[in-house]
Amino acid sequence: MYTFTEENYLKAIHFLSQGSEKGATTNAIAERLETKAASVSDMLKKLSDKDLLIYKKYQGVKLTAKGKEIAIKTVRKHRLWEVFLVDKLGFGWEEVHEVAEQLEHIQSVKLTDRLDSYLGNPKYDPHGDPIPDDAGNFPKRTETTLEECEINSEVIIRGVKDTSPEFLRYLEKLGIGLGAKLMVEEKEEFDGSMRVKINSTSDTSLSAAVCTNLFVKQL
Amino acid sequence: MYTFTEENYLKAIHFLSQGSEKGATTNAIAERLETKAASVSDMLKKLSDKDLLIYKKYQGVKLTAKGKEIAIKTVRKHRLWEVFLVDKLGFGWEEVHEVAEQLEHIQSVKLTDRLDSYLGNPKYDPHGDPIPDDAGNFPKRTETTLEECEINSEVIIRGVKDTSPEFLRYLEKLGIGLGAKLMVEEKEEFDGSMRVKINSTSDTSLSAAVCTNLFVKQL
DNA sequence: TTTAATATTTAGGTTTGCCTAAAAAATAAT
DNA sequence: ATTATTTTTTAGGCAAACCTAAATATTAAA
Ligand SMILES: [Mn+2]
Ligand SMILES: [Mn+2]
Ligand SMILES: [Mn+2]
Ligand SMILES: [Mn+2]
Repeated sequence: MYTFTEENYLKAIHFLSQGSEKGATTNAIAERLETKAASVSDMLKKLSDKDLLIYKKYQGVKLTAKGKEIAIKTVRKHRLWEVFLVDKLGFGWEEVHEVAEQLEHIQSVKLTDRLDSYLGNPKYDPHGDPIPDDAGNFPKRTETTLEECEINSEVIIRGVKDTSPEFLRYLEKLGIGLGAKLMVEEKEEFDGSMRVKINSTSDTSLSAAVCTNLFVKQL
Repeated sequence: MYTFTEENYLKAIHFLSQGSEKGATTNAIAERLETKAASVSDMLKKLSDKDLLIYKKYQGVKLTAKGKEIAIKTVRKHRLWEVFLVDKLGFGWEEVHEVAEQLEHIQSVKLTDRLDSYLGNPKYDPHGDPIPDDAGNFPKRTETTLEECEINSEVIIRGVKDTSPEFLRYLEKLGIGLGAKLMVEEKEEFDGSMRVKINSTSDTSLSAAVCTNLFVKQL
């Protein structure tokens, strides 16, 4: 029905529109898809002709209902496959994104739905991102990052904002995964770093770059 | 590494070269891939430039070692995914081919190998076709078809030559699946049809079209 | 407000994979 | 051995998705 490229564009635009009212800009889309702005302009025209998004020159773009639906279905598939790779095939959470980028384009509603129930209808993917159900509904994240937490607060890791293999491997090395318990012991004004106790054992300093990319739930 | 199209061409040529010494012809490839002969000529030139096959104008084509390797790896993925869909997700054997045609192009050696062991290193796919191991080795079929069997011989269904949904659904209706036991009771010279007893119960007449498409093992 | 910087679009071109129509080669029939 | 038929290739073109370079809009700075 839709090409890989179209689905990737819609997914990128959906992501970039989260929160912001103005929609996604050409440059932002180009950067996210690792392509050039000129190519994006081309594609926006085509997607607009297919009524998947609203495009007025020099303004940003916003997805139509149809465009949004396709984007969310693709996200659903992506995250379900990530769960499959981790839960069933024993992949690490830093290895799954690349493969899921391919698997998310497989077209078979039956496959997606069967996979969903085979996995036990998971609500979150290995990075803590919510998985849309077959109707496209899924919860908005409670966007608290570790950075925002006060001294002496205890938190549970619920997700990662940056899902790059580099970041995930570093977290692995620190012993920080989904569900890990963190105790904020000190906040350094100078560089935004935080001293935390991980799972009641090791004591570590986390840079601001790390703290801003960890979603947590206050205990 | 290789495009979907390239993999599909190599797979088709590999299939068409089974048995025949002369390699695959342009028209045969076009028919199998549901494309036009002119397009095939185009592509053969490109694949030849990439040393994936040997192409001399107006002669047929034969895969090089490299081309054969890619073809077999694609077949391996295709058949493993078919097993996954049937064994784990409960698909019918007539539904899996179409989806496997997409999944076979996912590029991740780790995924393929993990899937293989997750499935218990199956030797045959849901249609009885042998699955290449990770080195590309797999047994040649013992190509006995039901048609060749004598009266009073007892056989076990081991595979299907035609894997179209139409044929598979018809077999399903007849109660014939992999492992079914057939007893040849009569052979009709006139139209090549055979009267058989299926699993020691029902008595049915199978047309020649059915008999030539069933691989069996003599008991 | 005029100028400078940045963002976006247009123009023109490439590659991949496909098509139809026409030419050429190979094979079959007379 | 010609002639007819079939198979295959070539020629010319098209759509998707990308590119660079140049033009135009928008936004920020002076
Ligand atoms: Mn991912
Ligand atoms: Mn994820
Ligand atoms: Mn198949
Ligand atoms: Mn099969």
